[in-house]
Amino acid sequence: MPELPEVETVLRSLLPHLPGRTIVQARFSSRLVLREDPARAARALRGRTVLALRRHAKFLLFELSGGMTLSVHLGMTGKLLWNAEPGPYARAVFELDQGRLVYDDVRQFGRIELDCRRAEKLGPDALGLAAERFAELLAARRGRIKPLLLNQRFVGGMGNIYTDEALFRARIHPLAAAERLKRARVQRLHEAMQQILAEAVATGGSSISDYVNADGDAGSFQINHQVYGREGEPCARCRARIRRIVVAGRGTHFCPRCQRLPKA
DNA sequence: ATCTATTCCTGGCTGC
DNA sequence: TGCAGCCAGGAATAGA
Repeated sequence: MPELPEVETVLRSLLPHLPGRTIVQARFSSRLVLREDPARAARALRGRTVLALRRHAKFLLFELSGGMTLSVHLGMTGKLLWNAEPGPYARAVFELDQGRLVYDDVRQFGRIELDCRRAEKLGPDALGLAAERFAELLAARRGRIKPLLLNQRFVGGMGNIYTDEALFRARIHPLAAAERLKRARVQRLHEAMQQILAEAVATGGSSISDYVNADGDAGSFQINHQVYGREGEPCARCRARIRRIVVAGRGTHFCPRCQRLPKA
């Protein structure tokens, strides 16, 4: 499941190929991924050059000539593959003057849009977010910390895996009340998030199911997961068994001994 | 504002 | 081996 580090890895793998390339033809075959008239979208894209490529939260943003921004969200199983042969789950194919970009997505939770309106509604990018800014944003919110970290309007880019890993590293219970976190804990959480995200980017992200970058390479950060997907295994820090509960509808993994819920 | 439940989707599991 | 049923979850949405 692509979160910030995976999207960043895809971005980096596309940077050597895309900027400067011109879209010769675009084809769309999923009304779920592209929720507008595919022929109209193809016409709007034809002839445009990719000027720049950037990321905000989990969105990849293609800045095109003529002032258009194409946004891609990979959802759960989306992949952008460079010079790949379109397979059975290819939902969009962009033929360029040199090369081809294939958007592949089994479950079709991903989205391709011809603007960046959705990305602009989000909070600041989690990677590189200043500690003071994080503390300010947090101070303005109430509620449990895990759903808050997953809320893209609060901070953009955290997903289920890295939220669980960051909370473990900061030794904060996923159900802890955000407004009751002491300054030192907020600081620790911020530091844990930055460390986790940076380490995951450095190792090409986590390949849980079949995530790969644009060149088809898997990431390796999953071997560093301390809690995610490790229910019942001993905690790396204290040997207590990792627990799994459901929070906000998501599988949530934590160490019941290291991550204590402060009593109300 | 925050919460839960529901919806979207399908490969890969589990269990019989 | 076959198959039904369930699971995973990012984000939008509805309703409490």
